[in-house]
Amino acid sequence: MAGKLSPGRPRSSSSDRSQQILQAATQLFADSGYEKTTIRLVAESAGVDPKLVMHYFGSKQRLFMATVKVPKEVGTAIALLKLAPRSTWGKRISEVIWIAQKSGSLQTLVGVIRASASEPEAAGMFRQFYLENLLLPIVSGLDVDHKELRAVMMSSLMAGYTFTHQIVGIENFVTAKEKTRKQLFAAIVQTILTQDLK
Amino acid sequence: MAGKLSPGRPRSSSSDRSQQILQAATQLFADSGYEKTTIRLVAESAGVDPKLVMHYFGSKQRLFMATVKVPKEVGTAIALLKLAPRSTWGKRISEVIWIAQKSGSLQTLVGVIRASASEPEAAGMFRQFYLENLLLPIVSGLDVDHKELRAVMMSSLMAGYTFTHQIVGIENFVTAKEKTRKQLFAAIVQTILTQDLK
DNA sequence: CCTTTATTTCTACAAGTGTTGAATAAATTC
DNA sequence: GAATTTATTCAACACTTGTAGAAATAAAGG
Repeated sequence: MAGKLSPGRPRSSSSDRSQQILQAATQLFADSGYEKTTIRLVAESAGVDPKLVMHYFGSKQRLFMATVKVPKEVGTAIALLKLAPRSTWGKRISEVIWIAQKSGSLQTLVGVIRASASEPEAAGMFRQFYLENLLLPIVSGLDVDHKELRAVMMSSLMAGYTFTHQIVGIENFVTAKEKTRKQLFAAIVQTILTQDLK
Repeated sequence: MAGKLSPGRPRSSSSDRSQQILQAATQLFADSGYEKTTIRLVAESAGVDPKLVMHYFGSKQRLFMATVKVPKEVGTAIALLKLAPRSTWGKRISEVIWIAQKSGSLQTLVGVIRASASEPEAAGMFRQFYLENLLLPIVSGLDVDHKELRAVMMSSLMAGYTFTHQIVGIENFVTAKEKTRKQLFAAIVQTILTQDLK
């Protein structure tokens, strides 16, 4: 919450307002969902006048879109599986997802999932993430059958895991050590990617 | 959309308004999410005055709660696993989930997931579903270790699958036959419930 | 028949929403 | 140094929201 300036162009060394706004918006979208994240709240949290938000981003919808930076780590990791033995796929991918879940891209994912619940456009963004980072790398990189089906289940797993932990907040119930959790997660991914299907 | 009556008590044979309202609300919550489902829209869709909705349900929040009928099929199915050989667990549970996904309880689940994205109270309802229908039956009925962890992953799978299909609408991309889809789903459930963990 | 009571509608309020117009002041440009 | 552009604020509009008050009408009960 930076202090407001008086109207008029600020000294050039003043920190980048639009970046502050974007950061505040990202956090609010992830924490409260699309509808509850009002322009006024974003402005307040960024220490700025609401009109300034509109000035930089034009509309609430465009502000939301600006907060979405599609993370590509999972997609590239899948593409690299071609060179790895099948038996290691689950472990490799779950490792990447695990890291992504702790990085800044988690906030984006949570925001998109929350927004998808009410904004069809946001659901479209999730679809895009699915296409670019799950379906495409699997199709073009993995030697398996039923690629779309496996991609959809990967998508379900990631969305469901994020939903359950970040939105439903069920994490507290789990007492298992991180190592054990990762192990089960890896086994599931392994099943999704390599299970024999007739 | 039943035709409106003029004000005043209707003939006693008039159909049950509160039931019409509940039905309209259930559909709208599932289709459009919590915030976009306005009392006025519910009333219009039920062919009724908005105040009547308030008269019967008191508030929007209570209207939503009234639409939630927690489905118990999955929970009872898990409880029955005790009597079945381990190797059949995945197939059995996935069968039940499959049927539930095609029944009326799907609308409720979609509504709760959508609402959870913006209403913490709705997330609490999902938590309740998890506790009663996944954690409890697993804890008291299944002879496995790391019960909470497996229950959480079951919850993730169900939420993610529903989210991906009903909200993101990714189903169209999948060309695999139902039989194949069920097979992979069953294999994932089997992994979640029986995977050896150290 | 008259009173009560349940059902339904109309009207409206107070609050909050995204968004816009107009003004101000500093930085940039010429 | 004057003109222009950019960053910022204040005030307000038009609309939608959940919700409440009060009235109207018909059934039920005596």
